[in-house]
Amino acid sequence: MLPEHARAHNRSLVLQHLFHEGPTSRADLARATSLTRVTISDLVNVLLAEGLVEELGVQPGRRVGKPAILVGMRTDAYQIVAVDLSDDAVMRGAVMTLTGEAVVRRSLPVDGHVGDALVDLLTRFARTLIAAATRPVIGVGVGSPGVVDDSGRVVEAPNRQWTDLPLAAILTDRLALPVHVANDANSAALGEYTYGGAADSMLVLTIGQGVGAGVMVDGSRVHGAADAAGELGHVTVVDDGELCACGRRGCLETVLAAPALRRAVAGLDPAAADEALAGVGRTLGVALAPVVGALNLGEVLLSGPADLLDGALRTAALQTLTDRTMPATAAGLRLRMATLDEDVVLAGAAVLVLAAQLGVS
Amino acid sequence: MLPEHARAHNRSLVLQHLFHEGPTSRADLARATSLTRVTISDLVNVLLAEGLVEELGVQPGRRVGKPAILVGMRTDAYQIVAVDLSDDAVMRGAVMTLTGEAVVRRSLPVDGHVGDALVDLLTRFARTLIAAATRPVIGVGVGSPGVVDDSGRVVEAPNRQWTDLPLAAILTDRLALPVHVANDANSAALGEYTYGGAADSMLVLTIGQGVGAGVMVDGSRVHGAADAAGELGHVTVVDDGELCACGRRGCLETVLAAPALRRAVAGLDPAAADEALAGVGRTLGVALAPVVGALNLGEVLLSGPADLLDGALRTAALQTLTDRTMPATAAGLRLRMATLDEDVVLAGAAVLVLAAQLGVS
DNA sequence: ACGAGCTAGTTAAGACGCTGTACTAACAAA
DNA sequence: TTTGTTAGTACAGCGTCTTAACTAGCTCGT
Repeated sequence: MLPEHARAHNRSLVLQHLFHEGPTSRADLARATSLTRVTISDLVNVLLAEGLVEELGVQPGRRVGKPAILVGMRTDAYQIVAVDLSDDAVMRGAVMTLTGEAVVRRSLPVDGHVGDALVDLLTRFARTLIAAATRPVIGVGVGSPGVVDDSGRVVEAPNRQWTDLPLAAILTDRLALPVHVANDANSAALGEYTYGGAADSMLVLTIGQGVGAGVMVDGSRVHGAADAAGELGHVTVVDDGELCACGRRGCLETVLAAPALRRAVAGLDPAAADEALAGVGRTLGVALAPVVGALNLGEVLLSGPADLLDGALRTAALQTLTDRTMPATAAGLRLRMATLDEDVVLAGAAVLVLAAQLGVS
Repeated sequence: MLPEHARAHNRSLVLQHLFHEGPTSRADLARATSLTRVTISDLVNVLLAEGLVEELGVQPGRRVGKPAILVGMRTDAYQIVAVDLSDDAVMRGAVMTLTGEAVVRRSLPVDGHVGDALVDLLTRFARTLIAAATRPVIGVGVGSPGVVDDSGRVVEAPNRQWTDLPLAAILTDRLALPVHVANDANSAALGEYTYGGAADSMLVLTIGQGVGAGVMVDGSRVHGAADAAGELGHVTVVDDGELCACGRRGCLETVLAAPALRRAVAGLDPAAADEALAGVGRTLGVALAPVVGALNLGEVLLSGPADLLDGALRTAALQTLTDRTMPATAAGLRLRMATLDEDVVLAGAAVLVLAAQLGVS
C-alpha cells in the first residue's frame, strides 16, 4: 500500500460522507473523518476542480464564529449506465444519476442471441445508453445471471451460453469506459444496501422466473469459495418435491418462483390462497432459519411480486423464522419487501460503478 | 487514513508473508508485496531491530547473482497468552508461540465463580500464565462463550452472569498488556483458519457440551447484526423434538451435542449405532444445506469427539449436503474434522492477538 | 584466470501526503 | 468597539514511498 492509496481512501471517506449524510462543511467533514481541516480543504479543492462536489453557500442556523460553507456532492453532474441481464428475453438498461435514479430507460429484446452474439448485442445496447446520457458517464455496471468472479469474468451462465467469459474486460475495451459486472442477485443486494437502506448483514431474495439470492455480511458482499454465493434457489426444501429446471427435485425455486406461486393459488378463494402462500412461507422460513442463525442477519428482503409475497407468505415465513431461531437472533430480525422493486438490479449495477470508481457504497 | 497506517499495512504484509510462506529474501518480499526493495529493506531493518525477524544466512540453491539473505520471522521470540473459557467448570489457558504451539498449559477450576468474581479469577489466572511465559508476551487472547462484540465487550454470557461487561478493556487495564476477547466458537474458526489451513469461506461447528459455530466468509470473521453470529446450535432442526436447555424444542444442540450423541448410541451394536449417527448426520446436512448454498462455503469443519463425529455422521451429512445443494456448490465442498482438536479455542485466541498486534492471520 | 552479466541489497534525492502552527475571515455577545 | 469563537488557508516539517545510481557477490564463458 502506497501513500497515494491512503489519499484515495481519504477521498472516498469524504465522498462517502457527502453521499450518505448530505451537504457538510469542511470543518464537519474534518470532525467526521478525523482528518485535519487542512487535509479536508485540500481534498475538497481537488473534488471541486473535478466537478464532483460544489459549494452550496452558508450553513443555515446562526451560531458563534465564522459561518460554515456547505459542500455537497453533485450527484447529477455525472451519470452511470446500468444494464440488467437477468431476464432471458429482454435486456433492460438505464442511464442513472449517482443517487440511483433512472434518467433514461431502454430495453432491447434479446431475440435468442447467446454467446458472442449476445456480447455484441450487449455492446451495442450499452453504446446507445452511453449516447443517451446527458452528463459524462463515469462507468458501466452490468448485473448478469450466472457465476461471476471478482474481476467481472462470467465463469458460467448456461442460459447465455457464456463460459469463462471476461465480460468486464471485453466491454471495458470496447466502450472505453470502466465496466463492472456482477451476478444479478448480488447486484440486487448491493442496490438495496446502498439505496434501499438495508442493514449491514442481510439477504435479498429475488423472486421472479427463478429464485436468486444476494448476501451482505457485516457490510460487504459475499463472494463465496467459487464466486457462487447466493445459490439459495437450488437448495432442496421439499423432499420428493417437484422436478426443477436444474434436474433435481424440491428446490426452493420449485415452490417460491413467481410462476410456481401463481400456479399454487390459481383458482383458489382468497382464504385458501393465503393458506397456500403461508405454506410456502413456512417452507421458506425453515430454509432461512439456519442462514439467519449462522450469520445473525439483521434483515431478509424479498424482491418480487408484492401481491404474492407481501402477505400471508411473508408473515408465515417471519413467524417460522422466529420460532426456529434463538430469541436473541430473532429479536432484531426484520423480514420485509425490498424497496427498489424492478430497478433493484439496475441500482445494484450502478452501485458497482459507484463503489469501484468513487469508493462510495 | 494516514501515511503511517499505510506503513503499518505494509509492515503487516511482510510479516504475513513470512508467517505463511516461511523465510524469504528481501528481494522476494519486494516481488511478493509489489513494494520496492528499498522499502522492504527499510521495513525489515525495523523488524530486525524489534527482534521480530532475523537473518538466516544465504538462501540455499545456487543461482547467478549475489546470493539472497533469507529473513525469517522469529516465531519463538515472543509469546502469546491464551485463555479458553468455553468450559463451565474449568478455565484452560496456555502460553503459546506465534505459531500456535502451546509451550505451557495451565487450567483452573472455576469453582462456581460467576460475574465479577469470575473476572477476578480470570485476572489471576492470566497473571500466572504471563508469569509462566519464557519470552516477552505480546498480548492476551480470550475465547469466551456468549455474545462478544468487536471491542471485546461481553454483551451477554448467561452462564457466567456477565452482561455488557467490557472484559477486554478491564483486562487490558489490569494486566497492562493488549487483551482481545471473542466468542469461543468464533475463535475456533479463526484458529482453524490460520493454523489449521482451512478455506477462505468455511464454517466450524464446535461440538461438546453444546454446539457452537464460527463462520469465515471470504477470509474474514462474520460478526453479524448483533455480534451473535454462529448461533447454529439453537436453530430448530427437529419438529417437536427434545426439550433444549434454551427452553425451546428440537434445537440442533439436542441431537448433535456430545452428550446427546452418546445417549443416542448407548447400548447399540456398531451397525445400529452407525445408523443412529447417520440419522443425526442427515439432520445436520439438511440444516447446513441452506448455509452452504447461500454462502458457497468451501469447507465445513467438525470439532469434537472424533469417535462420534468422524464416521457415519460425517459421511451422511456430506451426502445430504451434496444431495440438497447445486452440483456447482457441492462440487468444491469438503466436510472434514478440524485439525486442532482441544486446542482450537486457545489457538483462535492466539490468532486474535496475532491479528490485532501484528496484522497476521 | 578474469571479465561480462546478473541479482541482492544500500544510498541518495525527490515526490507526495498529512500534520502542527500560525495566520486571516466572519460572525455573536458584551 | 472589543472579545471570543469558529471556518478556512498558508507554510514548514516529517514520514513514507519511489526512482536512479551505486556496491557486493555470485556464475558462466572464454
